[in-house]
This record gives sequence, C-alpha cells and structure tokens, in this order.
Amino acid sequence: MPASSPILATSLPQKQLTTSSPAGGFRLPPPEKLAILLDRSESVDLVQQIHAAILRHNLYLHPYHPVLNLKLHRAYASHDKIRHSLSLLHTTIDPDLFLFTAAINTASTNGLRDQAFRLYLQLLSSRIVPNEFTLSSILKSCSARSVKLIHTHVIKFGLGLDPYVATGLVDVYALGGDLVSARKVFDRMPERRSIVSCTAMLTCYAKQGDVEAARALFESMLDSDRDIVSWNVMIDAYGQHGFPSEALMLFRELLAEGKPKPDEITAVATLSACSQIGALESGRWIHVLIERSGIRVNVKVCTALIDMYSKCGSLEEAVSVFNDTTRKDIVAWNAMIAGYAMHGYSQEALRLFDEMQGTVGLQPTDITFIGTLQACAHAGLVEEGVRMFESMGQVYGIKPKIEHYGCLVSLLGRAGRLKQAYEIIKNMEIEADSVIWSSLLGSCKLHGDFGLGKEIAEYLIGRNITNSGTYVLLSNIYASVGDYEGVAKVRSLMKEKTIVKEPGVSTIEIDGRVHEFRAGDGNHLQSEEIYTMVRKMSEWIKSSGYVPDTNVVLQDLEKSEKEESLEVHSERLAIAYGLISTKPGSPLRIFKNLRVCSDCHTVTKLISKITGRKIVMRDRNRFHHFVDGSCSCGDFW
DNA sequence: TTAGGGTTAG
Repeated sequence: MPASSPILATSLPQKQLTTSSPAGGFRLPPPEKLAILLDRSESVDLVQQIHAAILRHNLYLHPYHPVLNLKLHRAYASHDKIRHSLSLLHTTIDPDLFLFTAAINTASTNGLRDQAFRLYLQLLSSRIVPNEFTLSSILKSCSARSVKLIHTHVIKFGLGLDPYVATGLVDVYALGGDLVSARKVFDRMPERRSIVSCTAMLTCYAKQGDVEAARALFESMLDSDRDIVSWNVMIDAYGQHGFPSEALMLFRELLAEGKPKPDEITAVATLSACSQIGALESGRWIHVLIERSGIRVNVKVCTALIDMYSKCGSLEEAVSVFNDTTRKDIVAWNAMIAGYAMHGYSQEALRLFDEMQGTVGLQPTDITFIGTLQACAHAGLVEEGVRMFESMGQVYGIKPKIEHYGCLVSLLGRAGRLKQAYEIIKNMEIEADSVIWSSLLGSCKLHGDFGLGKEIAEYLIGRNITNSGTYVLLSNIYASVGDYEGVAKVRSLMKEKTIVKEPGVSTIEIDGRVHEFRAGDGNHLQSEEIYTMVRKMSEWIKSSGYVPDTNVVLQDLEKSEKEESLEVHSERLAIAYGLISTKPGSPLRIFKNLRVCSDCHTVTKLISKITGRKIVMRDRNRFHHFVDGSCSCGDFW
C-alpha cells in the first residue's frame, strides 16, 4: 500500500477526527486506532463520523475491516442505535460468523425476535456454522414453539454440553412452562453444574409456582454454591405464590447463615412478602436493615417500600419514602397514587396524578388509571371518574382493560347507578368476569335492588359464570329479604357444585409475629384471654347502643345464635387480641382477606371510640381508618 | 454471551 494511503495515515487525536475531511488534508488514523476510538466513543456522533470515514476511505476492503465492523456494531448498540448497528450486516459483503452472532445477540437482547430469527436463517443459508455464542444468542429470541427447532440445531452442532447454551435452553423451556424438557436438559448437563444453570432451573420451578420442587433443588445445592441470586429466587418464589410467611422465614435463615449478603433484590422480594401479610413491623425492620447494610437504594427498592408501607397501613411512612425518592419513575408514582387511593385519600391521589404530568412530565400508563379510577370510586367522585375513564382512550390512547371497567362499574354501582353499570358490563368489548359481576351484585345489595341482584345472580349461575363470591352474594340477597328458602337453595347448589366459601381470615402482627384468626377460632395460645376480651367488648358496645346486624349472617339460625356467630367474627378476635397485647392508646392494624362485614364495621367504629384507639383495617378492597367512632370510608364501601 | 426485583379492579 502506498505511503499516502489513508489506511497507513498517522494517528490523529480524537477531536481532530471530528473536523477531518479528505479535502481538509487530515489523515485518517489506522484501523487499529479507529477500533480503539470506537471502543471508547462517548457519543454516537463520533461513531457516525468513523463510520462515514470507513466508507469514504474504502476501508471495507481492508483485511482488518471485519474487526472494525464488529466494533462499529457494538458502538452503535451501546449508544442504543440498534437499527444502525443491525443495518451494518446488510452493507457488509460476506459477513462472518462474528458479525452475524453479534447482530443476532443485539436483536435478541432488544426484543427484535423476528429479526434475530431472520439473521439466524441468513447465517445458515450462508453456510456458516454457528457456535455456542450464536446459539445462546438466538435462544434469547425463542418462544415455546421455536425452541424445539433450535434445540435440534444445538444437538446437530454438538453444543448441548456448553453451559451457556444449556442454561439458555432451560430458560426458554421454563418460560413456556415445559418443566419436563427443562429438567431433561438440566440433568444432562456436565457433572459440575454451574450456579447459573442451577438458578435457571430453580427459576423455572419458581415461575411455575412449584415451590416444593424449587425448595428441593435449593436444598440440594451446596451451601457454598448458593449465591444471593439463588436465595433471591427461592425467597421470591414463596412470596409470589402465596407463601409470604415462608419467604420471610427463609430471609431470616439467610441472615442467620451470615452469607451471602442480601442485596437490593432480596430487599424487594422480602418487602413484597411483608406487603401481602401486612407485616408492618417486619417491613420497618427490613427498611432499617437496608439503610444499615449499605444495600443500594434504587427506585425499585423505594417503590417496594412505598408499596409495603401503603399496604401495611402506614400511609405516612409511604409518603415519607416517596418524598425522599430521587428520580422517581412511573412505577413509583403509580405505587403512591394507588397507595392514596386504597386509603381513601382520593383528592391526594388525583393531585399527584396532575403533579406527575404537569411538573414532572411523566405520561400515565394503564396502571396509573387503575389507581386514579379507584380513587374516584372510593370517594364517590362519579363525574370525575367517568371523565377520567373516557380520557384514557380519548386523550392518552390507552385501551381500558377489565380492571378499568371494574373500577367504573364499582364507581357507578356504589353511586346507585346500577342500570348504567349493568349496561356497561353488557356492552363492553371485553368479556365480563366473575369479579366485575360480583362488584355489581354487591352494589345491588348495598342499594337494596334485590330484583336486579337476583336477576343477575341467577343469570350467572345459569351460565356457570360464577365464583364462590357470586353464590355468597346471591345468598346474601335472599337473606336480606328473609327468603330462607332461597338461601337454602343456594347453599345446596354450592354443595352440589362443591363450591366452598373462602374462609374469612383476620391477621394482626404483634412483636413481628403475624397471628391469624378465623371465625370462632380457639387455636390461639391465649384463646381464653382473647374470648374474655371479646365478651368485654360486647358489653361495652351494647351499652353504647349497638344493635347486632343479624342480616349479614347467612345461616338460618335463631336470632340469639346469629348474634353469637357475629360476636366471634375473625375481625373481632383479632381486635380483642390486639387490645390485650398492645399498650393502651396505640393503634391497631388488622388485615382481613375478604370484605369486612357491615356488622364488624359498626363494631369497630364503636371500639375505636370506647378505647380511644385508632384502628386501621385493610380488607380485600381498601383500607378503613377507624378513629373516634367513625370510619374514613364514610360507611360506604 | 448464561440466573434474580418494584406499581394493577372487587
């Protein structure tokens, strides 16, 4: 090559490259130097200039070009110029395995599955043999269907024992729920399975909710092998599949072992477990632990804290974390809006919604609207809620989902606009589910429209669109009008179809331990003291004029028997236990898995007045704050 | 190059 060739030109400082032009007399640095510049490029401008220079100087004919091209690809990708990085492949004559693999990997990691597959097929038709990097890259784009094909390629090219490829296969099979194939691949892996492949298999069980299989695999891993990722997967598996107490127990085990050190993901998983059971004390303890142990407090940890404090009944602490969170993203805003909504602070939720858009400039998502619509529903802001619902599509281009319709139906139903709510359910594009029907049925009961209630319930039962809630509500409706024949009919129907009413469970956390109560429960160690307090409570409230609301009792019992059954509702047992085990004047926080019944609601108001305690009660739908004889829900829930 | 996380109706 002649000495004047740009390829052999002397090196050029980076800033001069930006002003260089062939006419300007500058010389292009050698390709090796360009490669270094690309690796270090801080702006996409420089990448584009180098790209232009490569083309202008015919560098694509240079033997070093494949390496340069690969660097160019990575540089574009690292600046999020995915299209630029992928288009390199089209402008390259005879792209090699490395460029193909890099492009497939870039497409896969950026969710461009179809393109990844097109590139993979193009590679095969160019008669290039893929390697383990290529296959692990294409595996990231596989679906449950395409994985079979790629698996045959893995075998054909003899890559089945490569840990990366095998882990990729386990991962894809797991995603499609094919536990058997995932396990087969896993079991065939070489003797010393890597911690990563074990964790991939563990994740597979976790995603399927098979916590027992997950725990068995977790136990089979040597202590020395378990790193924080595997602990996190196991803790989260419990938390996400209905075993939040087990998640917290395992977390305590991790702390007791002393290693590995929990990280921010452990924090999120355990906080979520606390949210589910309303374990405020445990949640606070984890918060302190986070601050003391130097865990990186990112926005996800903050959101988990906001959610935990909201769901555990301490809105004040949720707000405090929210205010201290820097760089709040939409998820953090959504969590805070939902927090305000579930506590009945509707105006605050709506104010935040405005602030988020106006001051911060964040666009709401469909989840934001679940929060704001719920806020409207809980405060009876009918017009505002309807406007909000309409604005979703008209202003924000967001298609309402069943959850949004659910909020709207609840909003209208609560306001007594039953016919309108009924029409919405009948006319919506999405098929109604039992949740939305139950909501309307509940409203029918609330407003005493037994005619419509019966019509709907019988329609649902006739079409088998039911859950235990629908039956219970229908039975309730019959009971409210004293139609015990109807009640009996529903009960025998439930028996016939083996529908079991979900048992009501109330919980209260005392000294970091969660205590569970079911109606009439005698299992607690301090049962005797609890029942003494229950009877004391009955005397207090009766002397303040309480009359039991026996209508809420479904069974066909004598009046006195109905009163007795009300007296031992799970909420009342939990309150009694709270009263005997905490200091006078301190607030009580009770959690109920179902909706609080209207009789317990009345009783709790009275107890709050008589004892001077603030009682915070979370039920299936929302929070009730009982203070001095009244409730934040305004007796309308 | 391979594994793990936060918000969602009643």
